[in-house]
Amino acid sequence: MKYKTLPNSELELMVIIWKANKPLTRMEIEKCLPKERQLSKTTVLSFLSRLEEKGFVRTEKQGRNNYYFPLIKEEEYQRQEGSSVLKKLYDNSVKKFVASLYDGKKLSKEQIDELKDYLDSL
Amino acid sequence: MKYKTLPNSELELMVIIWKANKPLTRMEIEKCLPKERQLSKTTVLSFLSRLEEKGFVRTEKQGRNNYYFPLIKEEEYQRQEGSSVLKKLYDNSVKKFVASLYDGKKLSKEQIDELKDYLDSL
DNA sequence: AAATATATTCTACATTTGCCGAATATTTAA
DNA sequence: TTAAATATTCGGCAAATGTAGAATATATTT
Repeated sequence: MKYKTLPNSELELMVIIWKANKPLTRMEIEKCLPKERQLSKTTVLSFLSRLEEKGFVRTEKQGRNNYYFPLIKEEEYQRQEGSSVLKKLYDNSVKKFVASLYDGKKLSKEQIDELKDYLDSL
Repeated sequence: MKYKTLPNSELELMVIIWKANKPLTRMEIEKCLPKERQLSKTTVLSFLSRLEEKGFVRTEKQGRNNYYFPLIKEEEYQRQEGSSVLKKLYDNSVKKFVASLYDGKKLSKEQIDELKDYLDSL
């Protein structure tokens, strides 16, 4: 499978749906948005229908509410985006990726250690 | 500094300019595009002017040609995009990022070793 | 069963992105 | 010094993205 990259606004909602691990209503999704990002309910609904058109979610109606179910797995999407960034910007090198963040002081010692441990465990 | 994320078409040209390590003309930039991606010259020029409007490049005219100079450093842009992806999709964890690619068989043994060596060298 | 609340669907609009032809300017060859 | 070649600038269009009001459907309260 190969899906199109989602625009930010849609991805934001998709992430909420993934993290929930259970179908959510529009209202519940809205509640998960950060305080500083209040969108009108119809805006949220439009993003959700776009996600549906694109095959990222399906809906099931309960009374007057829609429940949104993810159709694409988070892991798969992550992978695709991850490798796409690597390719577009880092010449396909994961080392360059990590080095870039490290040099920019974007990585704490904890993060580095965690990564090291992980790699050693492979 | 904090710049806006570039759309793909503009980023593609920007990367060419960065890699060149010297100012290029529109024609030279065009030549660097992959064979399967032929754009009309005016298309290339319009992406380039958008990059200019956004402050990513400046131009200098030599005769009838424009030379394009990068104004934003590749490393800075990489960092910003890198950490943005980490945040948007990987819960800010570089370990999750690497693990995701690894599980998806997107990383060769060489890449892993290279990364390990790098981390050990820190 | 009406009136009230509340949710979704439709429609719409501005801006951005992807692309390019026509018009225009500049250089070069005749 | 004019015609031919070639580069850039302008203008424009279709699709995608960000956002929301109006219209409509459905449930709830009285």
